[in-house]
Amino acid sequence: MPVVSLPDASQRAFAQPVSVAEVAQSIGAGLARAALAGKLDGRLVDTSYCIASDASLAIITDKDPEGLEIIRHSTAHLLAYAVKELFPTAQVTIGPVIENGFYYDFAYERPFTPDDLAAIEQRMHELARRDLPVQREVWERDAAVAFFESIGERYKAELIGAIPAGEEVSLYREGDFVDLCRGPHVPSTGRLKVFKLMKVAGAYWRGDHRNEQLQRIYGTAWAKKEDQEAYLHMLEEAEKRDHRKLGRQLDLFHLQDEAPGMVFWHPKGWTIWQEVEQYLRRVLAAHGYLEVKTPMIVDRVLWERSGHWQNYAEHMFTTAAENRDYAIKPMNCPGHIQIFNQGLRSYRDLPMRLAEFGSCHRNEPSGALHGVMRVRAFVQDDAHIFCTEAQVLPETSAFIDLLQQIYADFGFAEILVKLSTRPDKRIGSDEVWDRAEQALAQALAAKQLDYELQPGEGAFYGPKIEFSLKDCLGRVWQCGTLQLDFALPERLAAHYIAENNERLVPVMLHRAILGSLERFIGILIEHHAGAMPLWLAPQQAVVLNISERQADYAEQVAANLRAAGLRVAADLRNEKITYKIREHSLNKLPYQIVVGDKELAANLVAVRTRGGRDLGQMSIEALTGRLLEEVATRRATA
RNA sequence: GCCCAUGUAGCUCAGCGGUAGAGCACUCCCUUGGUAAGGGAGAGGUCGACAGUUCAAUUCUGUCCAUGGGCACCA
Repeated sequence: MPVVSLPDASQRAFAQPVSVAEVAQSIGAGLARAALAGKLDGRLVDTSYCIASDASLAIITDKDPEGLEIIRHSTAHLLAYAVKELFPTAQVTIGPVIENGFYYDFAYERPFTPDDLAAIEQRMHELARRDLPVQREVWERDAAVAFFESIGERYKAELIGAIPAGEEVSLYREGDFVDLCRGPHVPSTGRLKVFKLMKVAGAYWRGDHRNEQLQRIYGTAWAKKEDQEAYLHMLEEAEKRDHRKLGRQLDLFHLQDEAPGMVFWHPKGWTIWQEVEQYLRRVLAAHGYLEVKTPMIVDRVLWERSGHWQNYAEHMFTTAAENRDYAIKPMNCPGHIQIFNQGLRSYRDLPMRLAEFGSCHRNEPSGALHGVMRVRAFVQDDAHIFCTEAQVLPETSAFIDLLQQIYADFGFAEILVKLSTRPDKRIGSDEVWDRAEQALAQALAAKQLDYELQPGEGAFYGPKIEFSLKDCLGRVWQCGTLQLDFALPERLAAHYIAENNERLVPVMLHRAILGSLERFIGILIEHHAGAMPLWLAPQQAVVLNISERQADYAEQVAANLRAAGLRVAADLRNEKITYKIREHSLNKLPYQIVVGDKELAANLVAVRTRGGRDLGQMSIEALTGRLLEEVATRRATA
């Protein structure tokens, strides 16, 4: 006699156990048709699930986020079904839901081709149209293992074998296809209407590169056709923001085959860089950092002492001269410790914050390179804070404040924060780790920052906080970081004399705010879609003459603005004003200043923004004031 | 590093077993035009590199390099 409570607080009593589908039917035929699953006492179940005792129930449809997830999950199964039909010797593995869709990994004797993908997608639509029921079955674990082994699905058998003995497992059957799955799934394949296979890729079994490589097929799936179209359109729009495309279009930088992973910055790109670097330099100086510069090439003996020669060798570029081996620095920490080690330090010197725009080279794996986001030669806005253990918390706290202020100045609102704690392989006592992790967590908590805890993901030498930003496609890139280090100062013999005359090893905080200038500028370009805020724009305004009669006046206006410290050029080309405006608008040049006979006569300028907003006529002084104010406040140009 | 795809003019791309084409950009000429493309002419390419097959390779095959998308990596 189950009594079912619904989300609107109403209750329905049933004479005997009822399925979720039947409950939905009792509410209305429309809801029954729309039902994809049920949420029973907070747990997702199939519509076929039988409710035997009192419970609260919400009917899940494609309007619920859970409903969309179920659609995606079931579409992944549909994909596996289609693949098994077309390629019977392919073996299935796993097929989870991801953002915007799903993927499924298969083991197959050859890679799937783009043609295969089209055929698979077509078969999926056929199977969906047949509206096959998707049925849940509960099996005993060992029987399930035996079953999957008998049909040659050794990956599935391995997965089920890892489930504790004696536990029951659920299998889902649709047509001739059976897969292990926790569920729930849509009631029948006919519910899967809007999906598209996107790409094939290699992926390692269980995410381990020592294992065999599987064929991963990615797909997207939606409740409504318009949703999918909107998503595909969003992808097209994102492509226009791609920093590699904009880097070329806006003449900011280029990369070429002869220097993989190393950026050629053009004058305009380098202007952005310089603005970023000089801004940061001023902020750091105001926050007690001391800027230094250390050698790019250092004898191997120092890298042996730091441990890099042994543990980081494959990532280091090396060189040799006169019988000495050198490494090109992959990081700046050992260099900063050398500076710290000059002279005998006192506790009164701490915290000592040594900052460097440190040029680093790392031989990153070829497959990891990505535009200017992941490169082999990059400049970190690096600093190392030498301090006492008691100073870790206040330094961390100050660092987070500084980082947030700087990100806000660049126009970033969404920052992803992660805290990585002690890994299995580590140095240092548990007590020290306890205190260190607590200090970082405490600092984050005090700022009321939401963060993701990554247990075991810290470095062997200490825990860390990561700050990440997203690119135009939502891919996450780590930028800022703060890492505690209990190891390196000791390894490289850093000491200070404490109040009680004891000789102690300082704690070192590795920290970067932007991470690498390359990556940060890449993200900055995508974030602003190339339309940089005025303070960062390579060229801030251009003066356009309508005909040759105003050429001298245009030059004079440009010179005036330059004298005020603005980056301004005159465009005196023999082209129509519409042509020039179009071109500079496409180049995202913030302000276009038009001078014709009327402006010349009145000693005024006509101003418009790259977005097409007409600001009308104004004096040169008024314009200068406006632009300088916009630069000073770091506002975005309309 | 691994899997797949791609590599043709400065850019975006078409093409093909008989040594190349468009649009934009570039140069010159005409045009002096008031807020997102005025007209004409011209120049520009070892078809990523190296091998192989072939009478003949940009085209087919192989190797390598680079790029793109994933995976792994990112102490």
